Amino acid sequence: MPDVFRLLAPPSRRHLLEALRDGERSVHDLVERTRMSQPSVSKQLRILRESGLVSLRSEGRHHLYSIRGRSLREASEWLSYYERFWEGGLKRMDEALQREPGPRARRKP
Amino acid sequence: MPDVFRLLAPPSRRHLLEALRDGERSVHDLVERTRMSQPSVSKQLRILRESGLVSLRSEGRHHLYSIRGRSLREASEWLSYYERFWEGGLKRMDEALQREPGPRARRKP
DNA sequence: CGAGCGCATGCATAAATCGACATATATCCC
DNA sequence: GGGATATATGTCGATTTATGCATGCGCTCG
Repeated sequence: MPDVFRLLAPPSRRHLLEALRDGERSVHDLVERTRMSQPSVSKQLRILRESGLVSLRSEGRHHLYSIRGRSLREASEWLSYYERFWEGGLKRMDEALQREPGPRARRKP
Repeated sequence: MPDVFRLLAPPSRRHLLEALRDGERSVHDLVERTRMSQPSVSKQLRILRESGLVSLRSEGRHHLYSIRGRSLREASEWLSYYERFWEGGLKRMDEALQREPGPRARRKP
C-alpha cells in the first residue's frame, strides 16, 4: 500500500506517466518529451519503478520503461467510491448509498 | 488546476474524505471517526474546502462538511487513461497500443 | 580498445508540509 | 451574562522531498 496518490502528487511524475501512455519509451525519449533534466527523469523513474507503477526492460544500453497498471488501479478504485458525488447531481445519492459500489469504468472527457 | 493528486496524497485528508462517504458530517464527528486531533481536522478541512473537494454548511455552531465531486472527477478522468493497462491483463494491451505508434528514433531539434 | 553515448547515483540545498500545542472566535444553554 | 461546547487559526519544529549539479558506470561502435 505504498500511497499511490503520494506518488502521483508531483506533476513531474505525472508527466512521465503521460509520456508513457502510448507505450514503451527510453529515458532519452522521456527527457525530450517532458523537458526535464535527465537526472531528474532517471530519479523519478526509479521511484515509479520501485513502487510498481512502471516496469523496466533493458535492451543493450537503452532502458525502456512502460506503464504497469496494478498500482494505478488502486487509486482508481478508491476514487470510484466518489463517482456518485458527480454523477447526476445530488438527488439520487441516497439510493446510491444503499449498494456497495465497486470499481466502475469511467468515461473520458 | 490545484493538483488534486497532491491534495489526496496525505492519508489524513483521504481519511476525512472516507469518513464523508456516507454523507454530511460535523467536525466533531470527523474527529471521532478519524482519531485525528480537532485542529488537524479543521486545518485539513479548510484545505479541502478551498480546493473545492468538500463544501461547508453552517448550522448554528455546527459546521457540516460534505463531499463535492467536481475535483475528484478530474483525478478519476486522468486515471481513466490508464485503464487499458490493467483491464483484462496484458493481452489486450497490444490492441490498445495499435492506434498510437510505439517509440521511434527521434532527432534533436 | 578507446571515445562517446545513455543512464544512474551521490550530495547538497531549498521548499513544502504535517502534526502538536496553545489560543482565539462563535454559538448555545441555563 | 457566563460557562460550556464547537470550530478555527497561529506558531513552531521536524520531517519529507524535489530538483540542480557533478560524477560514475556500462555498453557500443568505429
